[in-house]
Amino acid sequence: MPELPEVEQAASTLRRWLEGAPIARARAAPTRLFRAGGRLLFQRLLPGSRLEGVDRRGKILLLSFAGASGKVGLLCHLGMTGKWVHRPSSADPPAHAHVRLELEGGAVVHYTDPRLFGRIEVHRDADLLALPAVLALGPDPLLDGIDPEVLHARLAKTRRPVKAALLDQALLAGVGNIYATEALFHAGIHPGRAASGLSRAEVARIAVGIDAAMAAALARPVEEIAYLSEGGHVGNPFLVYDRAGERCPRCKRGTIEALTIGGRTSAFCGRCQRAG
DNA sequence: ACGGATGTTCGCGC
DNA sequence: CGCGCGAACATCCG
Repeated sequence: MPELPEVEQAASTLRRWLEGAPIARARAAPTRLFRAGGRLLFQRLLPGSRLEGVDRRGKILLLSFAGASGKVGLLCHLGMTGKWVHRPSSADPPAHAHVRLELEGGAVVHYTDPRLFGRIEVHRDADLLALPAVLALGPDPLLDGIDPEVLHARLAKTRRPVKAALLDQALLAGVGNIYATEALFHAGIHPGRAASGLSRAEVARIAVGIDAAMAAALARPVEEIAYLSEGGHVGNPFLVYDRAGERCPRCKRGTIEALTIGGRTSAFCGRCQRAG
């Protein structure tokens, strides 16, 4: 569930579930989610506090809790399969629930993550926005917008294919494999093109493509956004991602092809997105 | 059953 | 030193 739009929706559902509700109990299994070792602090500091707000920077969630002993900050990255889910306390925990916040009144908010690529860290609340992981991020398309001139200048400095460069969180925060793929389709640019060889106009089209793909995702109902995690009963909402072999939805003549670039699969229309 | 999957990080080689 | 690449992390699904 993890690119910018999905993380933005996670932030919004966490606000709805947690705001104002005091935490009765916080539990976490000894997994690699707490790489930095904050598991015991998580269990000790959160009970008695309540959520003050949820922030998002790229794919990183930042939760602020206020309690009797001061403010506590949580950094949460969902990795590839991380997800926050809300359940009544009477229900069985969902599969792969490793962390949970039990609320006064009975509800439980679980963090599930089968592959455990996600990450949770406990910090002082005041430190959250100054954490190295946050400072390392490039502009967030939703919070900061994309300046095409700046993006063009940054892309000019790398020798990587444009598709690989767009996945660099220091270049743009929150763009992942799906939205990079969709943005390049919008822009009509082959994913294997050298980033440094793109014109200003082409980079401007990529910026528009990122905005358009993310706006389309954010406009969908929450439960449809992470379609891959919904058991397949929601259709693929993307134009080319995961559509290799299908007809191009734009030109109706090309076929969607797949190529591995920078270790990740890229889907593109061989007719609309030429290798140049 | 084999291969690939929304992400990040580490080690290696140039 | 810095960049780019492949592997590793752990599990599920088709």
